[in-house]
Amino acid sequence: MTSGARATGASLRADAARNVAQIRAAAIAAFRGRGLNAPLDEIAAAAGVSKATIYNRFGGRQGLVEAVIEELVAREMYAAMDKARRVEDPWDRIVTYVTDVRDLQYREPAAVDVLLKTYPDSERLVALFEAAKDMSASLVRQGHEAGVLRQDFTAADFYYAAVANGLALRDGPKPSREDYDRRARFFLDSLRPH
Amino acid sequence: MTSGARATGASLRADAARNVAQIRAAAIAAFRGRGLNAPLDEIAAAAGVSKATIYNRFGGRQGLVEAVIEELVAREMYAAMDKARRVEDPWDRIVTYVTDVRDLQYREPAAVDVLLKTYPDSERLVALFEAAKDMSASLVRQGHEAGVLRQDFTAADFYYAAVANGLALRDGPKPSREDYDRRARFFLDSLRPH
DNA sequence: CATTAAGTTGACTCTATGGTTAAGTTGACC
DNA sequence: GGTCAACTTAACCATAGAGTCAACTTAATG
Repeated sequence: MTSGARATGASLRADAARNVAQIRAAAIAAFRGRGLNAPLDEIAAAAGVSKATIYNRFGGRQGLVEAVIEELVAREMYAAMDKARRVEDPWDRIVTYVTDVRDLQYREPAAVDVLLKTYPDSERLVALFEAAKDMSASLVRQGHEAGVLRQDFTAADFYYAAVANGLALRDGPKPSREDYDRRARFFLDSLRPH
Repeated sequence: MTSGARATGASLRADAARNVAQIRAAAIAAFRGRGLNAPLDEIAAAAGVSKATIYNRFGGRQGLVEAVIEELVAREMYAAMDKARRVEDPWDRIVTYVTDVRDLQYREPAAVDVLLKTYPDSERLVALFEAAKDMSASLVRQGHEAGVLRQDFTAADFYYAAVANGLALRDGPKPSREDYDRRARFFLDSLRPH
């Protein structure tokens, strides 16, 4: 409704299609490096087009984010959820999910913007947010039922840990992979009963 | 050298002294609420002066930050260090320090700016940063020697945890005090050997 | 290869913020 | 109560970023 962008699927003129591809690629690179707040001017310049073209094609920052979030983080997030759900043991399931999500966060600082609901008007982003929330909730519930997760640990605690970690990665100094993975172990250890 | 502000101790005219006090108070309130990036216009308006007066009296944002950081966080940070050092038991010392610093972080979102060295040209801020770093290092060393802290936990891990927590408090949704304190327990539990 | 709808863009406006200065105001001291 | 250095400030300038649009360019089509 609010978007001025062309509906998906309509055929574009050849030059326009080329520009869309270049803008998407530039946006992914920029969002990857600097989070979803990367200046549109910069993305336009990297794509070799004017900023106005981004507005023509995507209707603004939110449209652009929606157009690339799939490739940027959503696909991997859903994959992590699916993978975890296929793990039988409740504790291993938690370990698998935490490990995969933290890995994604390390590679994509933009992931934290999903957790923070930076774009609350985007159906796509909110859907991903909700899916992640539900996943945490069921992991925590199953962990409690199986007695492998400390009883006083809540889904909100899970969320807070993910946000804190994401913000540290996006806005703080980047840790080495080794340090980062060790801290994942600390976190996981802190989830065990007593 | 770089500062255009008047040297401390020089006597000010009555109106100027009044303005300084009002600006300090406004800055503390603003920094408290929004971190050290609060707009100077806003602080000036709250103090009932023009923005230019802040520049006259404090030489800019950094000077203003230096003028209030003591009251805002430094005093409490140093107090937390002193208090912890007076605790005999190495584990209790860690618990005391972590608890007090986290409490400060909860009340003062600006504290994280010290950790992030947002003002690397400010002697005062850097000194506080270094003191906190040294404190972490000695807490960790003593904890290891006494065998109360897991051996693979480093001072850098300590720093990362503080940054992550500070950013979550400043930029994320504010947790209830109850939730926040429970998470402190999780963190402390994760520090124990094995 | 002429036509034209589709597409692009330079140049603009607007908002927010940091930072500066010429000109006016006022507290302090005689 | 007059003088003047101290002080304040309105009115600037500058930068960065979002967002818009009239005018120009070009791909597609007969």
